[in-house]
Amino acid sequence: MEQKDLMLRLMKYKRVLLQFKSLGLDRVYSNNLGDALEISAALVRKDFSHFKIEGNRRGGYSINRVLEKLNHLLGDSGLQEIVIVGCGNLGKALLNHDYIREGFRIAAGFDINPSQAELNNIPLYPLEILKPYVLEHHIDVGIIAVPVSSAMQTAEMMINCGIKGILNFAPLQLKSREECRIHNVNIGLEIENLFFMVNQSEKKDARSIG
Amino acid sequence: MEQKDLMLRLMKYKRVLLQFKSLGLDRVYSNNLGDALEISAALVRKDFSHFKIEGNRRGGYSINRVLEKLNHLLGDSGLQEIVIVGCGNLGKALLNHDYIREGFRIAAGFDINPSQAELNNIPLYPLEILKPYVLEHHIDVGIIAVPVSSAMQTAEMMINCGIKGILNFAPLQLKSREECRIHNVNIGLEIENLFFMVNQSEKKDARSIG
DNA sequence: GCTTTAATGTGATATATGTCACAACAATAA
DNA sequence: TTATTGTTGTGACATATATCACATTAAAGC
Repeated sequence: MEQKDLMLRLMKYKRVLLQFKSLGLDRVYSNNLGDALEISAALVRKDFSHFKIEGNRRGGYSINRVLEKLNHLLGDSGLQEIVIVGCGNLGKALLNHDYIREGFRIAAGFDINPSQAELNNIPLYPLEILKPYVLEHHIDVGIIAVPVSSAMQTAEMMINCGIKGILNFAPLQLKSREECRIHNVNIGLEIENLFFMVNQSEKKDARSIG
Repeated sequence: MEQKDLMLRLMKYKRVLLQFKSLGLDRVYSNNLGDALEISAALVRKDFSHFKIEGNRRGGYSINRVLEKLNHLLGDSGLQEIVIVGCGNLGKALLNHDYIREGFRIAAGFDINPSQAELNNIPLYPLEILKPYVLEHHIDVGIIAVPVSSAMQTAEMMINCGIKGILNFAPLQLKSREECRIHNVNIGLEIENLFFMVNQSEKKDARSIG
């Protein structure tokens, strides 16, 4: 599992800390963060100590100091831009959401045949323009929101354009390659997984009653 | 990490095997599956051996036999039904997709104010009806596709209706409880994570050149 | 039947990951 | 100043997870 989980945790720390900060706090304890992420306080401290993020033996951690360190560790590369390929319902849903505060912005949407010129102030272009656009705007990351049937060739095309990271919502497992990291969000799998968990705990309940 | 990863792997095995089967194959080797899931062949064998799924020392595993065992392990509980709360763009995107072959079906959509009576042959109801509907149809799992602002109270309401598993698409971390398991799909986090990975490997490239 | 080949099955091992328990310490109160 | 309290920081430990290496074995070829 490499240290992917660690990095994900660091990002979660960041989000929670930003939330705390916006609530007016300026210090946290390891157990606050532990509660928020549903992990142990000790692990929070281990993580921080590993990256030389220091706290005060009595007063916990300074939120600002931790955020500084986290931003440094996580890149802190300003506002990044991404594109969305596929502007059906899912694409539209994504286009309608404002991700600015999450550190990135949807620069444009692409579709074989865009039904409109823009949405939520984001321009929609035909697919043919993807390559020049990506090159000109130095886009590194994109989202696949097309039907399964065209997902594979869409991925191919995006990689061909020089995109280096893809978030894929089509229900098939696209494989990462050297030149492009692909993360798959498989809704079906998630639901199946939930059913499994739920059935599990039902069985457990039944057992403890009987 | 409990053995959640293991179960996820089992589900992935199942999906890949179904795909292989639909391609006309009837046997696989551990390394086929390893490649497909991007894990080692040894791990595939360990997993199978752990659940007493046996293969043939020369000819690999019989797809049908493995699928039988997997179905048994994973519940194989027929076609399950779920509901979607929130019928905006995201909700509509989900409603438009056919999940039958993934083992479940969207029984109904709910919204404060549904814009239409049905979509893709799935009825849309006002939120007030959620509870009686869930009770009558014995719904165990639901999807949250509402805006952040109302996500928390939506979750509360769903749990109140007796729903035991939630897949949450709103960009905030909802916590699982004893009576309801919640999985969060945080698109922002995923994108941030991708940027991190991409930047990482760019740095690595630069280093190896310089 | 014997040999070769190509796969499984698994014990030994490495590594990663998280928990526990407690010493070290800063702040506060007495 | 001293005692007390509550939190960090971390070594020791436990556990989970995955890899390696290879003995074992079924099939195919000769």
